[in-house]
Amino acid sequence: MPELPEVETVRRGLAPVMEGAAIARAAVNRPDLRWPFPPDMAARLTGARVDRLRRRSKYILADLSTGESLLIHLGMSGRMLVSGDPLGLFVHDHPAPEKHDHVVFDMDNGARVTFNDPRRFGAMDLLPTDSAEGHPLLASLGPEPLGNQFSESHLVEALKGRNMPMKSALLDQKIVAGLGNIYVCEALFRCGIHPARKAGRVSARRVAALVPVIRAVLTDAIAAGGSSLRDFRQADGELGYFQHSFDVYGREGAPCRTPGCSQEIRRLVQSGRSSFYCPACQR
DNA sequence: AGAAGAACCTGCCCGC
DNA sequence: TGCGGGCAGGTTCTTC
Repeated sequence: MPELPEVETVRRGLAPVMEGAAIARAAVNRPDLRWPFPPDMAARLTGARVDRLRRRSKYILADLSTGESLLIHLGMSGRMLVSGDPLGLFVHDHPAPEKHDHVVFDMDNGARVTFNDPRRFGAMDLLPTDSAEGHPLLASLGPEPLGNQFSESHLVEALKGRNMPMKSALLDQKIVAGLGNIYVCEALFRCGIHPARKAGRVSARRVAALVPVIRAVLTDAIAAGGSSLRDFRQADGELGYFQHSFDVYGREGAPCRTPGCSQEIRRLVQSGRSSFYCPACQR
């Protein structure tokens, strides 16, 4: 699934065709994704204008003219397809319905937005816009890594005395919201911290150094997503993952990219999830 | 309370 | 060609 940069890229791709437009028709093709859809979801969406698309962590929130917001999570395999686009941003034509097209919005400007999710770990819900942050899925999220709340002192405080591995700590959405497996690996590599190192035993100085690195890793990835969006305009309307090069993620056995380092990247399984790291550069 | 593991699903890739 | 095993970017729930 998309981590924060991919979700932000999806949001940016959807905004031009959805913001200011109304949902003329909503097709809900199954009763649930990870959880049941809210009651009468199609009816509650039909006729609603999308005033704004925003993002909180890995969730997209569509604020509607009805006073409700549509919450969207892409899970592991969720994608958005934009087609029939009258603005000329995407050249893809109306595709035939495909397997796992679970929800389809036809906007009153002629755009069609299709949510496709093979593994169905994704989710959609409707909630009152004015109390969105109280939603169970959002209430316990930590600070946005690109926002002011995510500071050196916050991270130092959050990791103090923790016995969990650094990898697990940065994946914990209560500590910082939006990182996933890929960008945690990349941030730890850039900081020279071993993924298995106990969080409480990394010096405050090194923990603090992680904060700007996390921001940079995410900002770089969002920039790469932006360039992939321009490519979509020439290819198809598919929004989800994008081509991006990583220093360690997925590179087991490949040479470390640190100048002068001759080690190979290794893979380690922690809590059932792969971590990639350089045994020489990360301690 | 904190940390590790299982569970939720489908698809793809590899080796036999 | 088919089948089994392992893998996948998330999150919650259960268990220890």
